[in-house]
Amino acid sequence: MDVYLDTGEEPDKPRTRIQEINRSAILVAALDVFSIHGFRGSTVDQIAQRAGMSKPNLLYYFRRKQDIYRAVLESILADWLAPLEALDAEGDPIEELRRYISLKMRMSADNTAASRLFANEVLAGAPVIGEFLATHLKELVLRKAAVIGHWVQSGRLAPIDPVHLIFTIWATTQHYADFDAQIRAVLGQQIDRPGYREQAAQAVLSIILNGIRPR
Amino acid sequence: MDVYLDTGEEPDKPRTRIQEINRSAILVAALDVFSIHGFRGSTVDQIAQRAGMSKPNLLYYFRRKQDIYRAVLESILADWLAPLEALDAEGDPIEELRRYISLKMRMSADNTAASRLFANEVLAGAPVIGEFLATHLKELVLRKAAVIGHWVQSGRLAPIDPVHLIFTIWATTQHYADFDAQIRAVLGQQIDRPGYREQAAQAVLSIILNGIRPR
DNA sequence: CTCCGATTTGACCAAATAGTCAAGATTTTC
DNA sequence: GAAAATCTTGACTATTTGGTCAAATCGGAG
Repeated sequence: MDVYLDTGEEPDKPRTRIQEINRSAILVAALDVFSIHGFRGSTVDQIAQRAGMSKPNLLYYFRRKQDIYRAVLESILADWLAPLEALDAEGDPIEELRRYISLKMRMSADNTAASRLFANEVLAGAPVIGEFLATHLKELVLRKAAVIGHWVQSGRLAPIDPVHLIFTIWATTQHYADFDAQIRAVLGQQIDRPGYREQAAQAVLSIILNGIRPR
Repeated sequence: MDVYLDTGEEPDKPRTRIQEINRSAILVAALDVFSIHGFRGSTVDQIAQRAGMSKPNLLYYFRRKQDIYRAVLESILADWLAPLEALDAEGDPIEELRRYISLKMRMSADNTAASRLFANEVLAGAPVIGEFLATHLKELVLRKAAVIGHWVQSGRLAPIDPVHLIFTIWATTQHYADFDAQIRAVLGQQIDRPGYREQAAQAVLSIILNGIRPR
C-alpha cells in the first residue's frame, strides 16, 4: 500500500533532479509551518520563504495550498503508523508493548512537528485524513486490538479494553510533542537536561505497563 | 485570584443588561468557533453570525479579535484548573486520584470545546496563555506534585514521578475531547452508545490506578 | 555551443477579512 | 415623555492572501 491520500497528482510523472530537491524542501518547510499554525493559519508565503523560494515558484510545484497540505500528511502517515503495525502477536505482551511505547515516545520527541501536524488536523475534525482514519486506521486498530485482546484472554495481561489501551498509549506519548509548550512552561529548563527524555519515557512506561500487568 | 489574563479591559466597568447578554452570547459562540478552527482560522464574521449579531455589533463589545480570544480563554481557565486544585493531601491517595481522573474525564466529555481551545492554544506555542502557564499553572502543578510525592514517599503509591503522573492524566483525559474525530473514526457509532463514556473512563482509571498502586 | 523544455519571478488580480465610522434605532433615566 | 446614553448596522477602507501569467532565466541533451 503506497498511496493513502488522494493528493490530486499525476501518479507516474517522472521527476527531475531540481523537482526532487525543491519538492522535498517545500514539504520540510510546510511541515514546520503547518504544524504550528494549522492549515488555515499558515500562509503560502511563509512556507515559500522557509523553503527559500518565491511564492509563485512554490506554486509551480504545488498548484494549491491544499495540495501542499495533503502531500505533507501523505508523506508522514506511513511512518506514523509503522510502530503499531509492528506489534507482534507472537512476542511477549509486556515486552511488545514496552517496545511500542518506547518507540512512540522516541518518535514523538524526534519529530514533534509531525505529531503536531496530526494533532492540528484531527482537532479541526480531520477534514483531510478523516476517510483514511475511518478505513485504514480503523482496520489497523481493530486488528491490533484483537491481538491485545488475545493476550488478555490468555491471562498474560490484566483485563483491560484493548482499544482504550491503544488510545491511552497514543494520548500519553503524543502529549509530550503536542503540549510541549505547556510542559516546557511547567518544567522550565529541566526539559533540556540530558536525561529528561529517558525520565519521561520511564514514567510513562512504569504507569502503563504496571497498569496492565496481570495481577 | 480572579484575573488570570490581561484581557485589556477596564476592570470595574459595570455592565448593562444588554451587555451581559451579548457578551456571554459572544463568548459562547467564540468558544465553538475558535475551538475548531484555532485563532487564525476563525473569522470575526463566523463568530458574529453564530452569536446572532452583525460583525460591527460584535466589535462594539470586543474591539479586536484578540480581545475575544483572550476573554474566552480567561473565562475557562479557572474551571479548567479547579479539579487539580481539589486534590486533597489528607485524603486517600488512590481515591483522590480516582476522583480527579473521573472529574477530568467528565469535564472533557461535557466540554469538548474548552478542551480543544486549550489544545489549539498550546499547540500554537501558547502565545496568549504562555505566561499564565509559566506562573500560575507551574505553581499549582509543583504544589500538587509535592502532595503526590509525599504519598509516594510514605509508600501509599508506587514510586512514580508525580509531575509525569499529572501529565499522563491530562494527556489521557483530554485525548478523548481533543482527538474526538480520530476516536469517532475508529469506533464509529459505538461512541454514541449509552455506556460508552463510562467504559472509556473505566479503562483509563483501570490502567492508571493500577499503574500507581503500591506493589 | 545551441536549442528547447524546465524553472523562476515581478507584477498583478480577486476574494476574504479585520477593523472604522457616522447615522439611525432602541433603551434607560429622570 | 423627552433627553441622554446605549446599542446596532450599512457602507466603507486597508491589508492580507491565494492564485495567475507572461516574460525572463536556467540547465541539460545533442
